[in-house]
Amino acid sequence: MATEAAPKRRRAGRPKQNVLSARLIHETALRLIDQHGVEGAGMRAIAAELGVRPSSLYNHVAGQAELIAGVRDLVSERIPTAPFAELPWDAALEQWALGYRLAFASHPPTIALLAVQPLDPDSGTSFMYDAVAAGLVRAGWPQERALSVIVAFECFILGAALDLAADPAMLDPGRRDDVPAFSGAYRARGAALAAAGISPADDAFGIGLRAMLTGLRAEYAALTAREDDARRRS
Amino acid sequence: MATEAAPKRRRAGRPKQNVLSARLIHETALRLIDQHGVEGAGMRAIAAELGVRPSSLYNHVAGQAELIAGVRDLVSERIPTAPFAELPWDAALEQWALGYRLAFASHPPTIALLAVQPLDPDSGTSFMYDAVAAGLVRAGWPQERALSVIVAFECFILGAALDLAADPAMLDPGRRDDVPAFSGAYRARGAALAAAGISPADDAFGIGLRAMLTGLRAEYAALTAREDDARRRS
DNA sequence: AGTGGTAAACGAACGAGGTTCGTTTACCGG
DNA sequence: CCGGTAAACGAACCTCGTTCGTTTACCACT
Repeated sequence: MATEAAPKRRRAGRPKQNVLSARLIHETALRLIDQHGVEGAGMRAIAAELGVRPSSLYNHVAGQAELIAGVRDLVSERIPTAPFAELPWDAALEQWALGYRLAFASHPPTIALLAVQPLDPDSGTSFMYDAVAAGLVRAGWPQERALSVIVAFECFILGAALDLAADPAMLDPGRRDDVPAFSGAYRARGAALAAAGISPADDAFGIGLRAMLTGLRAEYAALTAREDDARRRS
Repeated sequence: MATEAAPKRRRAGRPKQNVLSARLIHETALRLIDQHGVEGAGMRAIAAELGVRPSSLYNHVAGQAELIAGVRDLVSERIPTAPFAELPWDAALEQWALGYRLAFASHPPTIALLAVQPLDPDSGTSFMYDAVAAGLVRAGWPQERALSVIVAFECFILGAALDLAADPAMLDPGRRDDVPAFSGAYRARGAALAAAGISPADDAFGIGLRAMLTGLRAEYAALTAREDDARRRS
């Protein structure tokens, strides 16, 4: 930490070499979020990290909302959608869920941001939905139902990602004797999972994912059966 | 608007009749959230609505975090858990999901709050989990798996509630031709649902809920089959 | 009846956050 | 050489949550 970080303050006026860029700001924000949580990644903190005055950020980013959207895109770009071109629809959905959750699991505090903020139509996230929708339709899902299946599935993934980011002790009933079934189940789960070396969040995610997939497979089977039926009748 | 709202400013000193209470503050906060969204329900706004100085709130509420927790409790108190005492476990889960989602659907902006903030161990929410856990265990679910089933199920419900609160046009791909499968599915869904009079969020919730329940029923069947098997062997 | 403690309101401030605006300087095209 | 645009600074502004001291009412105790 000797050579780096020229401590000389920059004087007013445009510097000979540009210091900032939208990309750099977004990446710095994501890094700060990872290190210090959402509240450690304000405009002033980002500026300080970049050795810059807060107002300079506004030359590259419209405001905090747009900044958050950029960070979210940065994260969701890393969700792989290749499986939909290679695997059966249900296996691809499973891989998508794993990748989706993992992408945000690496940056827990961003999940809360993603969940609320709307989707920028021009962002790369649309490509993800396109790949998923194409995979489902190609597999035989009716076009008008594909999106609802995606949204339903994503609801679960998003909830699981939030659960992952939440405090592990969030559900701890503590030492109270007025909720026996709850605290009994809590302790039993703790013991079983500790023995198996599985985290509570992973266990719940596994159960939910399995349930969701078998449920969708049943729905798919019913759909195609109905189609076959109609074809046979005609 | 003549008789009401005595416009006389209150002088310093304790008033003859107490003006505030924790309950009143929480209810006012919830009402303001419903009317103007989360950002319209700050400390100053609540105080103004109650005709009081912001600092007075702190005589009844520790701070904003506790206030939010109180509002969340207010909402989740309205989730009925009676079905678990009356119906089979899967039907009860379905009713729980419907009630859960409805409770927050009435106050969309609170969902984002609930999702992040941890659970206060002393809050009434624990009773909800107790009822659900008791219902599952009584139905035959292993005690150590009950909580994971609940969490998995809740992940989906929470995601669905968030989806409900989100902008309906959140997924609108707009007029772009580089994501054909996505925008095709989007338009097809729009047409189909408009004809049936179903909202996109409701449709996705229905599909996901059905899938989740059939998946869990399959899991339950496998569990009891294994139990029967073990009993037969012994 | 007086007296002290507690509690609930006010009012003024603090500090941190996002943001805006004017200024200064570098580059780029004519 | 000259003017416009863009990127940095620096000094504010505004809102927000929160804290602190003050004032006043009520209640319990002697």
